[in-house]
Amino acid sequence: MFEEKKLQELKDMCRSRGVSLTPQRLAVMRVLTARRDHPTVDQLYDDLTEQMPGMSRTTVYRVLETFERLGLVRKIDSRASKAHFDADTSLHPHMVCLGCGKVVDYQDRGFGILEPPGITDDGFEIIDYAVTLVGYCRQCRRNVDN
Amino acid sequence: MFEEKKLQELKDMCRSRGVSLTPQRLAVMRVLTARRDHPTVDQLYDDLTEQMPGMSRTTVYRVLETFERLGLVRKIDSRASKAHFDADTSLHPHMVCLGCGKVVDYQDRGFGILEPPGITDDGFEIIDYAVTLVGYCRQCRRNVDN
DNA sequence: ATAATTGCAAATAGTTTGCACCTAC
DNA sequence: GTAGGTGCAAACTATTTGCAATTAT
Repeated sequence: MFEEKKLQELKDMCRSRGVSLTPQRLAVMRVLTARRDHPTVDQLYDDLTEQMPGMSRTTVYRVLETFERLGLVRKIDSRASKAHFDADTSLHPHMVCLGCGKVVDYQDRGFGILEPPGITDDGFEIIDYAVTLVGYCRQCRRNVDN
Repeated sequence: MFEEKKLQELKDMCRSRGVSLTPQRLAVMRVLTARRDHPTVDQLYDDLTEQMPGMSRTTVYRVLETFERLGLVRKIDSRASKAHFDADTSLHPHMVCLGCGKVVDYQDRGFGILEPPGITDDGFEIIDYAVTLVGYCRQCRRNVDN
């Protein structure tokens, strides 16, 4: 299961990189992998305070920053101003709902999986890319249509 | 020329949509089209205050919001927190430099020009998408390498 | 033991809003 | 003349930072 796999990955990574395995880090990884959307800091914080009162929003920010540095999670730029986070670090397209701001995976893996180029003519070195689909999820579409 | 074309488009749009053609709106369109990168509000504001002292940052925000609504410009989500703006509203990939935050066009038009799908299996209606390449521009690459 | 991590409060960055004045039409 | 636009100051939202207390190893 994905959650188990990621928790193990976190433990291994902490050991090998000499990073402390704190309850906060475990908890953030747990709540992040428990969802199948890609939540914001506030959404994670809300999930976390239920199980772990006293948890600070600052810590959520810092834990996610650490995870990003360790390559355990990926920050997603949605069209909204809040950052979203994904524990699946593989390169895949995301859908952003303009209604509710939700960010989810786009399942058709035939779309948006491109060969990342190396260096462009004008010397720009490409190391990563993102494909983001923008639109309205089923729920928000229903609300707008009626 | 692109700048002339966009200024004309602005004038036409203002007339047809009953929107005032103010000196501020003309100036924002001029400084935006004069650059070939995709500037932030602050970059535009800096360019503007040279020619138009007394211009307010708030106005730059509001003018760009109006332009977006009229379909004259497109807001680009870079990885940084600042919004970038592009007067070329056609669907094309952008490159974002992780060093200096610069956003420019990706010239290879064969890459990232995809058929936008309609509605996914789970009811998500796609109305737009963005392809963003991430890396280091020539200048920043030089600074990192040495 | 000690270096890393956390939590709080305050700071910062980007953007938006309320309102009185101004200006394009 | 009037609806819409602008500029200022203040508010707001997301995120970051300084620092003292705590904790993982």
